[in-house]
Amino acid sequence: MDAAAAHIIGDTRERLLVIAEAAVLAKGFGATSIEELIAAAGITKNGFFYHFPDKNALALALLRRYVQRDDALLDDVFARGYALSDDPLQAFLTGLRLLAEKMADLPQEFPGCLVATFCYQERLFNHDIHSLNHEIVLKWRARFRRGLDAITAVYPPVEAVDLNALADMISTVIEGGLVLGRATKNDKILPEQIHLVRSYIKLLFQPDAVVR
Amino acid sequence: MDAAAAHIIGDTRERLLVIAEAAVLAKGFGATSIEELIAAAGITKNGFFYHFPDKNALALALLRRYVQRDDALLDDVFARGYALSDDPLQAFLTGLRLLAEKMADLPQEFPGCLVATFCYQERLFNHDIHSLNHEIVLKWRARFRRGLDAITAVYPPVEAVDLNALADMISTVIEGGLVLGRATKNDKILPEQIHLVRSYIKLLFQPDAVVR
DNA sequence: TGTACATCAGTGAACGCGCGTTCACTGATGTAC
DNA sequence: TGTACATCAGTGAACGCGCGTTCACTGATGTAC
Repeated sequence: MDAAAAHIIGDTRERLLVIAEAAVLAKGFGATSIEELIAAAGITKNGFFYHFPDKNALALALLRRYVQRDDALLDDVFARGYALSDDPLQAFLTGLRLLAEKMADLPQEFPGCLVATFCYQERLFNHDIHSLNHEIVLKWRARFRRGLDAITAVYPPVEAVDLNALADMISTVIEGGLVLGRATKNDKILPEQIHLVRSYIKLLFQPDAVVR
Repeated sequence: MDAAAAHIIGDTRERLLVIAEAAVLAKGFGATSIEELIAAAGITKNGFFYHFPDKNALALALLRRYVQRDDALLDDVFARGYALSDDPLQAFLTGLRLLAEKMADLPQEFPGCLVATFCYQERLFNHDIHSLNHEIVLKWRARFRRGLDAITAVYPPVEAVDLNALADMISTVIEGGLVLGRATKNDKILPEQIHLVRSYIKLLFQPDAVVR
């Protein structure tokens, strides 16, 4: 959603967050000024400071809002995966396929991840942001790890593998895919990369069924 | 290398680049001021503008310098891989293992990639930076693609796979691994992730030899 | 070898602008009794 | 129902600071003849 569309949102605070997220993903947090946000939102500077005590509070609110939507999206695709199959491997693979499909048609102009943005601008933020960022990554790990544990209970991996690292690989591939997608302005790269990590998990746990 | 160590570099321009790279990786380009760079380098503001016509020129010089070192590192590890084996798969896998080892003991305080930093701050830069960033990613793709082509000439993949996407996966995992490593302040993540993509390539092209 | 000039690698001071933040204030709505 | 007070969601003006950039100038080194 862009600044123009954000004008129809009644809640001023939410409107500020929508505008700010687009700006931060486009040019980074340090280069996003409060001035431009209030201009787009149509309020004065103190309107901003009414909603956020300072700029760091904006960053924190952005990250909290971001992770909430992200969680909902992941909940959704994997729930559908598990609904479609009782087999933990099939369910997980379906979840990944649905995730790749979602990522294939992101509506945003600058698809990107706030976690990545913020961790590449470390020195700008206070401790709250850093620890939330850390927490988010560990939450992703735990989420994917649960899926992998269910798989290993049924299918032994063909090669010894650290399951936490494998869980992280999904986050890794999403973060990396976003970077490559942005650098090349090619929105196919992210879904492609998710398909590849899906292919790896398939080979790792079910090498015999490889030709579908 | 930090600002203190940079003081012993005779070439002022190079010293500025060393200081600037550390600062940009720590807090982003927009938040890195010329003022702090010259303070660390021990020159005046016009000393800076003697070396760089404007701030964008600094970004371009940083990226050029970065990609040069990156190229040299990749040249090195893969050359050693090919020196150690005539088999294209073994050689490539060895290159990846050596790369993971290099990444395991990076001396930097904030290991990170300037390509990622810059593509998360798009709006700050002119066209030169964007096209160089794009070019770098395509160069990585071409490099890894050559290795994969040599492999497929000998080993058919067990599953149909887009070789450009697979080549990109190595860059993806490096970029993503850096993001996760920074977010969690854990420098083990990047080498782990490189090992995982290596494991995938092994399974994909040589599933029988999986138990080494 | 001397001299004139050019180039290199900067210095020092000033510029206007926009930044994040703060102060004192306000008009509309909600709540207690 | 009326009135007093509290809270919400801001306004308007000003703050000092540091930013990127520009101007005019300089002392040391290199080059031509």
